Amino acid sequence: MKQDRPGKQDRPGKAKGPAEAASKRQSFSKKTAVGIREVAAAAGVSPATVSQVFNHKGEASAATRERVLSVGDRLGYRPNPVGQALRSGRSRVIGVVVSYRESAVWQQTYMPYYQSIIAGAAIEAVDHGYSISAAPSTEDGEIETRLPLDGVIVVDPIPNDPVVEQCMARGLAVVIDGGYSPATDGARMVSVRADVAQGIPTVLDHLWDQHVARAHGNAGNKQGESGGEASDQSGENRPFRPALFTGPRLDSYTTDTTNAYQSWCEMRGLEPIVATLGHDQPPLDAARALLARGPRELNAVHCLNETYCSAATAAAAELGLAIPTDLQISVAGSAYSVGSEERAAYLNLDPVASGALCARSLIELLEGRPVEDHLEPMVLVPARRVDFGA
Amino acid sequence: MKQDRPGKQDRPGKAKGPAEAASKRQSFSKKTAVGIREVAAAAGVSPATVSQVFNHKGEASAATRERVLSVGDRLGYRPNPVGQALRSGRSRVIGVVVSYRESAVWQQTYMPYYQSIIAGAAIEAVDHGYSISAAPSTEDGEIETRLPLDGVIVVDPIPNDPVVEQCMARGLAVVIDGGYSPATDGARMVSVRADVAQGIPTVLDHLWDQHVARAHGNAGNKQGESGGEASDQSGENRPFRPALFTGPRLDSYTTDTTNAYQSWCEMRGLEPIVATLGHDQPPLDAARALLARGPRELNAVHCLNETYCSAATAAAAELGLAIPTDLQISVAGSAYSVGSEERAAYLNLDPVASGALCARSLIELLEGRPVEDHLEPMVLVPARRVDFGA
DNA sequence: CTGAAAGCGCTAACAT
DNA sequence: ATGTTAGCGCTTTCAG
Repeated sequence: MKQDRPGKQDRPGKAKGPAEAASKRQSFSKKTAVGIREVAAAAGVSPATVSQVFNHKGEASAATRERVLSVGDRLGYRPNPVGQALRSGRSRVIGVVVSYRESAVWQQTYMPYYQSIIAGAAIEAVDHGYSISAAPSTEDGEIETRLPLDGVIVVDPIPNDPVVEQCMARGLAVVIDGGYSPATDGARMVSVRADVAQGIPTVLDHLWDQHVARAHGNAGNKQGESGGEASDQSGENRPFRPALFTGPRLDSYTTDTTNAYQSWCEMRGLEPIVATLGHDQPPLDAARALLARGPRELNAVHCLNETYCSAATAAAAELGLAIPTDLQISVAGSAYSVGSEERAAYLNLDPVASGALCARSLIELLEGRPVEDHLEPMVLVPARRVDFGA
Repeated sequence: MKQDRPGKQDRPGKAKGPAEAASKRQSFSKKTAVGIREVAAAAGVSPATVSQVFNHKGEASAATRERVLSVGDRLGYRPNPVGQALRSGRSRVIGVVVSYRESAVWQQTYMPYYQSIIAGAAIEAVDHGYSISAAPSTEDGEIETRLPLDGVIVVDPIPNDPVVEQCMARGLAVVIDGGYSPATDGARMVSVRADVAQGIPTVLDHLWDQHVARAHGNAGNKQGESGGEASDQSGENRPFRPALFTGPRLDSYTTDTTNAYQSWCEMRGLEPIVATLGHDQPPLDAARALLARGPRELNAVHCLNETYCSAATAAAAELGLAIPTDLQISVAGSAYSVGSEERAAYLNLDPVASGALCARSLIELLEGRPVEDHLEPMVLVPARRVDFGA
């Protein structure tokens, strides 16, 4: 059917003979990976058909499909993603925006979380033919990457975060991990967050239960009484005095946590004690200051994240406070990771799973399927160990 | 054959006037982001000139350069990286290969390190106009990504790692974090590693010094005596008995550590005690088994990484061993991160810095500049705290 | 159901 | 010094 070689080699236009062109092709194929045209030629079809087959895009006879596929496989054909991207306008790359350049404390606190998000997103993305790129952002919200991103995952943005605003302005699909305000309509945006409003009351009630149980002499490995009822017995020996150890960032996670804590205190008739880390203050300093109040004034503390929890346990050790006898600790974080603090009660968070969920949501969005916001329940994991040597 | 088909060869060049081309261009600009041709038209030059100016590639009069730049800026022109990649054959994307799918224990142990590598590499890469993509790999060494990678960073490969082999077979530039064997010549490969052979003796000598100093009654906050000289005083009260707590992976870091430990023991005339974690054994179990020997048989332990260190401290707590009185602990890891164990001596490792270094090395390699292997010295950070409540 | 044609945005090699 | 030309590898109308 095609008397001489199909494809580009007779493109040269001007004056080239076919033989000449063919040899040029040869010399390419040594260096270049096998392209769609090689496959097409070998299978006796046109490049268009090959493309069509490889993209599952519909109409080809079973025989042709089979042949193309097997030839492609034999030749080791891998569609060049750059060509695809150029032609289709979609790169199948998802950026995870990371704001590494903030303060040292911020880095120490949030970077581990970020990194797990990236890990989870990377795995999930690859399962759908997407890739993850870690994209730092500048202070003014510009995403620094040369990659053409189809969509973006932004972790814990602050209200009116410049990164988010820029993405929306550019029409990029965005998944927010942690929630975002102000809500913008018409934007391709989904949010994935932990249900702090449910988790915080749960853990605080749990701590209270434990406190009361211990006051009654049982060492406190029973749990499960309904939390709300414990309140009337609290005054017995020492009143329950739970604090919140939180941070200076105004992202949704932090503000939601603080609000949930405040309203729980109000509901239970307790006075809130909130320690907010200063902007460049070492967590350990803040923890020392907080716990210096002593076990009479403060006998439980919920920590915003694991960094603060580490600081709290370290400060407790310095001050000779036994956990949980003198001080109960709870924290939102990964209960089952190796470095977890087994004396603390956890509101379990799985950042790797969150990353995967973010990626999945974003991909759904990109492929035009309807996506809902996600609100992940936070599961309570009671403390699994008590202080030794106490 | 080409004359009968007026097909593609009358494409742009031959017969079209510039005006015609320009008007066609216009219709594009409505939908697409501003392209090189818009800028060219607006600045009254050719696309080639614009490209040339934006790529700092040499020859353009100052006036033209100025004009092109300002027009480009005004129009918000951003060169499309896909076009650049397609044309140049280089994507400016670096993959960090991650093998997430291994065992749970492995994940817990190595993932944090991986993630820091990604973070450091991402920052560094962006400063050089590159991007980082997290690329999972399958068991047989296939890198799962749709992105065309210019080069790859592989973290802690095992000997003959299929990922590394495949990359070399494909002619990809590779940076090995942690070292690789067998060495392959002719491959574009660089390795970046910590100088374990220097670090291990340093920390072991340090532990010994501390041991001796404590035996002599000084609580041991002095350090700096030459390590080698301490040996002759060791038999006094209790002999110094340092163990190595290591893992089942056969990467260079692990084998180098084990070798350094063994030869140090030999040199100092001590009997080596090596605990190697089983393939799917929880670190805490292994730590319990090791420390169960009691303080007479074993009074110091060097841990391969921070996961093992956590396990060792937890096991020590369970067994009522005071740190460092009954058991000294040392570990290779990030001494200054928030979660660090202050009772342990650290051989300091900064994985974020390593990631940056890997990226920088790879970029040098990609840009054809000569690159040397890096051997990072490991700095000793003595324990900063002793057990409270002991 | 298949193929030919027309580029996506950019740049290297040649013209001018 | 600047412009022209010819594609990089692929997909996507549009004809057959």
